Amino acid sequence: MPPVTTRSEPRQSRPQRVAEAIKQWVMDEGWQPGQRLPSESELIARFGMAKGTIREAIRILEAQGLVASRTGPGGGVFVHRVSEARAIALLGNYFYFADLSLDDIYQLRSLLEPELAAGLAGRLSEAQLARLEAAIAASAPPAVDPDDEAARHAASLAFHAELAAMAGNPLLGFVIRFLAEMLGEVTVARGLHSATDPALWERGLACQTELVAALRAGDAERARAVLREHMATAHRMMRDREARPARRFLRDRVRG
Amino acid sequence: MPPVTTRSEPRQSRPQRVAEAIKQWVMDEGWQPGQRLPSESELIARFGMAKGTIREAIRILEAQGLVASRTGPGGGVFVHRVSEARAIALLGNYFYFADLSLDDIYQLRSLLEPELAAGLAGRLSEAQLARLEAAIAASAPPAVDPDDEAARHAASLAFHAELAAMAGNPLLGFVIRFLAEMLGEVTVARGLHSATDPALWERGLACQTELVAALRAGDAERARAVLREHMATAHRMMRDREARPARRFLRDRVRG
DNA sequence: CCCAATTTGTTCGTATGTATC
DNA sequence: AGATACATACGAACAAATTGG
Repeated sequence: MPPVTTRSEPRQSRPQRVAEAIKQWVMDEGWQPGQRLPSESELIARFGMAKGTIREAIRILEAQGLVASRTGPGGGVFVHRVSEARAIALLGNYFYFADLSLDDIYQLRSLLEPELAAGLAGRLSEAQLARLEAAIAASAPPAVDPDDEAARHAASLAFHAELAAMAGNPLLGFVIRFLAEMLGEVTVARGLHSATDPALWERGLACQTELVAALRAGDAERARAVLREHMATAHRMMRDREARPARRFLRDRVRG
Repeated sequence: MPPVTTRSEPRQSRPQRVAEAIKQWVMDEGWQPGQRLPSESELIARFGMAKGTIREAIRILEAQGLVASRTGPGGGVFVHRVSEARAIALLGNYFYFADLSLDDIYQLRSLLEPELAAGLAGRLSEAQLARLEAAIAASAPPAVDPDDEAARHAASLAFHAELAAMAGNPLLGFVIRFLAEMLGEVTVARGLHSATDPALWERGLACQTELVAALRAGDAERARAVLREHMATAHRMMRDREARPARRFLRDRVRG
């Protein structure tokens, strides 16, 4: 080790640096999803490092959802567009440590969803409206056993996911779906899906039905108002049980 | 379609499965940040796999920000709380491919920030208010060269980051800081920080100053109204230039 | 159906770097 | 300074998956 030659932080491991370099490379060249990166052996030659080092770098990129690899001829490492499911899972990791409350989640939902609905009023096709109605039907009574209860809760969240998917704003849609996912984790992780007040549940369903009507009619103001009330209802339904969500990582359902 | 032999999807690579198993393990045991995972050699023994495989698994967890490793005696792999900077970078990867517009970003900011400000009115200490005022001062005129311009824009975003950090709601705070980060990327990636209308900039500063006054006075309504106008001003300042943000990955400034 | 080529996936042995005592 | 304990990196070999002949 020579004297103090202004070492510029070689503190990152080699795989991390290689991963960063490849990422920058992809960005500079403007490579698109589906395009193939150089093969392992080419990367070994290019970076002058051992196979294991290069492989670890690729794993880092893979964990971020930025590349995917396949074996065999025609295989290799490919640029991959980060899937929403993976982005949600990665972000969920962050909030695993954050100690969120139901109030935190519902505050955001109450801010965003009414606005989303207002923006969609009069802009949905019949097919889209039908999908929303199907989600409502799937979450409708009668309730039978606890499993059925859970399924209907999931369907109710699906309604909001559908709505979010129709958002013109990808950011808004993502945040709403993420919140719904977090909420779903909370409800299944604890027994919050059971013992719901039937009257409140009915009320929620009525809100959703009226919302679809307002969307079809193109009445933005009414859509906003209805969803605002729906959020309040749902929040009330959850409140005064556990105040803290269970600490869990979100499952990453993604293969790519 | 081959016969249905209920293959249990061994399609994931071993490192991925090991990483998933360790993650689950950490969760089940409720391990906290700072606690040490078993050493490499112990993991090798426990999973019955080679060193390289285990190392790749650890890299996967490291890339997600869930663990960090140190060399030397007393070193090892440690549970790590995902840092906000890393979460922002990972989420930024997702939106790299999403083709966001400035309007998308500002729509969300306009929805969230006024509400945040309203919630903070009357609840900030003098020290916190002073930090906000410092950020305003740093972004104030006079403008000299382009570099100075960029620095003042950064300070302006810092004002919003400070505000978000004071939010009682971690979710709200995160989203706002993420949006500010994305906006910062956009403004530096293209020339949007230069050629700003001085009158509009002045107007933005006046809004921020008035906001701090409202916060100090505990006037939630005024805070909301002021920030709403500030958002509109900022949006106007950006609009009618490039409609699409540059496609860039967010830099991950994090070491841990 | 098998065989061969190609590319990632996995293993093992060894050596090096780094931080603590 | 030296010993120790740990991650880090290298290299060569072998295994598995996929494609095409």
